[in-house]
Amino acid sequence: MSPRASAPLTLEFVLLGILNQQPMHGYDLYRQISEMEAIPRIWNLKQSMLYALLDKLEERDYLNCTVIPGETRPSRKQYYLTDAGREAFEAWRSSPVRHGRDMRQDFIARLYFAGRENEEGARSLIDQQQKCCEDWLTDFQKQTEALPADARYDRLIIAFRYHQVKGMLDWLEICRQTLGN
Amino acid sequence: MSPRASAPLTLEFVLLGILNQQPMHGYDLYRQISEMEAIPRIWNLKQSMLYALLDKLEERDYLNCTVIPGETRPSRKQYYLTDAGREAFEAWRSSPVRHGRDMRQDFIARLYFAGRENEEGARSLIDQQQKCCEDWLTDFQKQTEALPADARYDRLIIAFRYHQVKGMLDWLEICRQTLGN
DNA sequence: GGCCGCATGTAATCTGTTACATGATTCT
DNA sequence: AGAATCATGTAACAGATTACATGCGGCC
Repeated sequence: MSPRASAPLTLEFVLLGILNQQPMHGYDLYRQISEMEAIPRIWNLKQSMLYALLDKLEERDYLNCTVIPGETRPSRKQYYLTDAGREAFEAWRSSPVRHGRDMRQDFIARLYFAGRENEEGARSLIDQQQKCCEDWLTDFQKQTEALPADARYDRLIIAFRYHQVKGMLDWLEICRQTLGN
Repeated sequence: MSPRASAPLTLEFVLLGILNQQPMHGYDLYRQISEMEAIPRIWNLKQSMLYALLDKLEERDYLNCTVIPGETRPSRKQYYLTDAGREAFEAWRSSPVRHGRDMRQDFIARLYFAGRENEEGARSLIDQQQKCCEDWLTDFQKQTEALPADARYDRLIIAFRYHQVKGMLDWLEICRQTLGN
């Protein structure tokens, strides 16, 4: 299977977000994730893959764990966020995405966790992202103006992005209304 | 660096498209590509990577080559499309993409080559893609209606895609006008 | 002599992902 | 006894990407 585009590390932060709410060991985390709808549909996460991700997050010092020896069961590793992990997660959750292509999954995940904490966080995130989108739009306009008159396809490419971002702005307005009441 | 999402194989078809216009050997192809704007910006293709792709396409019987021994220079492998390759490329170029996420790069590449051949091809492609987008929209509506009333985030996710596809439809209209005159 | 252009490739690497392994316990 | 649950992990694979190798000839 083709590897997921790992640039935004969305899944990693989602894991941090879940463990931030409640520390858990891998097996439990896997069961909880499997019972959700969004994550299995989007990421198709295998059990051993989850353990690999937890290892990776531990190596990067975002997670730490206390080994709880099981008397009758195999011993569990209870994962919880380090200070660095919490810091990274907070930064992720409260900041907008820098590329339009990250809106589809990464921003929505951020919004989910931002809104879960407090309503003001979600509103702030939406405001910031709206500002970004508007910046992108003006940037596209400048790029178009700088183009020679006969560059039809380059124009179309920029126009595509322009309309995508337009759609994002409309959608952000809906987000504001949905989370506002 | 993160591997490109290989699902749509856009780059491979672009190579086929270039070689379909004019058979070439790898070194020339690499130089031509390097002088373009779009491809280096999007794909960051290294020379040895291009040779690997050409090998792959040859293994899949989309390309064939005649070895031209150089008297003073190293011998070159002149690549040209096989019947299967031409067939696959034509099918790619004249059919719409099935997922919204493939519009950004894959569809635009298809449109580029479709419009390069003849204007009617581009128009047909746009029409087909428009139909697809409209189908996606009705599909989103059905999905939203099937959702429980309290599933706010699931609703937002679908709404996001809805607005993206809306933007695509607007853009397709511009494509039609741009390529129409 | 030393460097650049031509032209192709091989070998290693990195990284995500899957298949499989372990081993004890409890349920049927 | 056999299957399922609990809980973690190892080892291998696959595929993309990079670093490096080769070797000749012409140019400065």
